[in-house]
Amino acid sequence: MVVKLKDIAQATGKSITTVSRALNDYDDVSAETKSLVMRVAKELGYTPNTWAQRLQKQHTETIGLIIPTFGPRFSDPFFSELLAGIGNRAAQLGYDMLVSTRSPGEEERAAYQAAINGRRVDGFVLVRTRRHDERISILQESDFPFAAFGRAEDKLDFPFVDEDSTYGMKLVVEHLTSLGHERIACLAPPPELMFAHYRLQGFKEGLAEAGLQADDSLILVGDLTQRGGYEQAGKLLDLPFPPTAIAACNDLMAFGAMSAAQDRGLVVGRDIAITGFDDIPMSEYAHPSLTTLHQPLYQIGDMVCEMLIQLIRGKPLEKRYVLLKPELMVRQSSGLSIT
Amino acid sequence: MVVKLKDIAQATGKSITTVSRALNDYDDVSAETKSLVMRVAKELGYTPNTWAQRLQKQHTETIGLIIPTFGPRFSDPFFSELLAGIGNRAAQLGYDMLVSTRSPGEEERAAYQAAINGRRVDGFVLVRTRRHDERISILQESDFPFAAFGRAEDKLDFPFVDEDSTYGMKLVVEHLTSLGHERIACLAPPPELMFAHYRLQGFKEGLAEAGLQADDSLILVGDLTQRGGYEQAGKLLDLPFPPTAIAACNDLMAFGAMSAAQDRGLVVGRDIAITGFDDIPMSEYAHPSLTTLHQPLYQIGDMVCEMLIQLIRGKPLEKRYVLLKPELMVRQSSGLSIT
DNA sequence: AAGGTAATCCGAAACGTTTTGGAAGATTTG
DNA sequence: CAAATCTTCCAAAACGTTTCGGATTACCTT
Repeated sequence: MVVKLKDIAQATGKSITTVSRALNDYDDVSAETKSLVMRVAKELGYTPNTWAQRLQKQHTETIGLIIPTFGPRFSDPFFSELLAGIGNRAAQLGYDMLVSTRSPGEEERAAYQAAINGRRVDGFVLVRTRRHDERISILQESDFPFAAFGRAEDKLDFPFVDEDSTYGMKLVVEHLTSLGHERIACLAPPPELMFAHYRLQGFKEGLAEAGLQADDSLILVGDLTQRGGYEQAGKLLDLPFPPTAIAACNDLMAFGAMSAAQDRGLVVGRDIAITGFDDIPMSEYAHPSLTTLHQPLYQIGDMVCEMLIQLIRGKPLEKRYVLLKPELMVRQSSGLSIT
Repeated sequence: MVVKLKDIAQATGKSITTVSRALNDYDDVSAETKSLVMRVAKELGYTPNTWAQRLQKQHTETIGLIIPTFGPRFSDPFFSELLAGIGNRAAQLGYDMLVSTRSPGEEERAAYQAAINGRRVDGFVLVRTRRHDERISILQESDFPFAAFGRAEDKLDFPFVDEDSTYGMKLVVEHLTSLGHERIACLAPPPELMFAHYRLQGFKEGLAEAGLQADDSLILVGDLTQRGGYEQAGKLLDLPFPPTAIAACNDLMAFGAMSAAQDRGLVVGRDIAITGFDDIPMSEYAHPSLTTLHQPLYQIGDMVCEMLIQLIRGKPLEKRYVLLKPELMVRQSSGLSIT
């Protein structure tokens, strides 16, 4: 049988109220009663019933995270790293984390609604923001706390952490052009994603600043997976006049592109330059190692989680908007110069 | 204001009881009342308060997963893949998943106890079993449902899914010896982990079957990370009489070992053979691609989650013990023959 | 010695749901 | 036509906790 307040009350001869207050360290309970109650509670192995507690106090000490997946999986190292940051910070602050995956659409909307109305979680971490993100409107309309990783196009005001993707892609293009590349392709993310917009913009601005013409036939959209990168890079490489460099908008697609190039007998870093974005742990250890932009995903998760919990607790935010500068990690896959 | 049963009752002129029963499709409610209630509920945007529901019915529709981490992170692709499998199956069966990380020890024990007593979750998925696993005894003593990925040394009876690591490592050693290797090192996992035992056993049996002597100085324990693999492989390679092959007990350490070898100017797959275990998605795309043992982690997560939910629902298990055979994926890193 | 204050305690209500154990009315049965 | 059976409904209790608003006792003040 599970021990409840009533059992402790019986064992100590006190009332349920007093036991409850003793355990919660109220100051209208005498020191002796407190220690008695504490002792007995420990002896009996009492742990409060979470649901009863949560029904009574109106909060849950749980944050929610719904990962938007198109396929059925969320094994993307990108999310794992982020999740690690969020999860550990949440645990440290005494919060649980409720994780699930939904593909964007009706189902996803319903999941948010249910969690909000059912008071399942105290707030949400929103990841991978979209250009017109209905999740944001849902949450804002219900006045539900959330913090996002990523910005949104609509002029909505909400707390976020994001990396300056535009700046990052400009760095990449600058790096590639400085190596002599003029025919640079881009493996872009699905356009509804907000960061697709920023990264593509950076790519184009970078080309413009180098005095190069953007060639739309060299910008292909991939689904952010290795497979997607492999397929789209294949198309680029099979062009009659293929690019000499491919700037992928995430590392996974870059890896796919490397494979596509290697399958065609090209040596990456010599015959073709390939770059990524994210700097997932793998990138450094791939061969050739991947030139990419470092995003501190673990820290981003940590920050956005902390922001959310501050928000939930009604405390003022130190910074409501955080924009980080990605750092260019020059490694082997971009080659040192074009021959 | 959040809509509750009472509001629907008021709006329809029915009692709270009837509304509740209508929504739960009891058959002592007339068809018209049912549809009326349903309609009004939808109009008002009703969603049940999860905590009240769970307090009343005595279950939570949530499964728990506490990832044992030594460091502060769980970004290991191994766990992500597994998590994906568990999470998606859970969602499909209508369950939530509560995820957190604890390092083994007092904290971890407390987390399990709190979840059990507080009836936070209906059951647990146990991952990365240890030789004498106190988590198992805690759960069994409380009669709490759980299913594990991995076996345990103590003769305890519990449902599990596991891969036959011994068999797997034997395959690897057989592969390496058939290529002519005689001086084979092993990057072993921390010995308290159950699979460390099985993999090491397989390694030794494999050597014995090939008529080779196991050399204990060639068996080094690593912490399953790339960094750990890098460091330990470095020690092996700097030996006066270094091994010609390194069989790592997971892919991450194998990647670390590849880097260590490459840093020393060796060509992996020609000058040295390196193998892994797990076949995380990265392995196929690394260069050289990694010879490793394929574990269907996503499916394992899926299976173990399904077992757990069957258990929770009190349904009989189709199979209580599942032992999978890993498949050897021969790729470039082991080379085709030793020259 | 009466009035005031401080220190402890506790009964009862509340959180929102499900379930128990009928009750009322309509319909069928003998 | 009375009795039995269905159908449809609902009041109240329960789940385990927290909190509101006192109640009791002991101790000071004057």
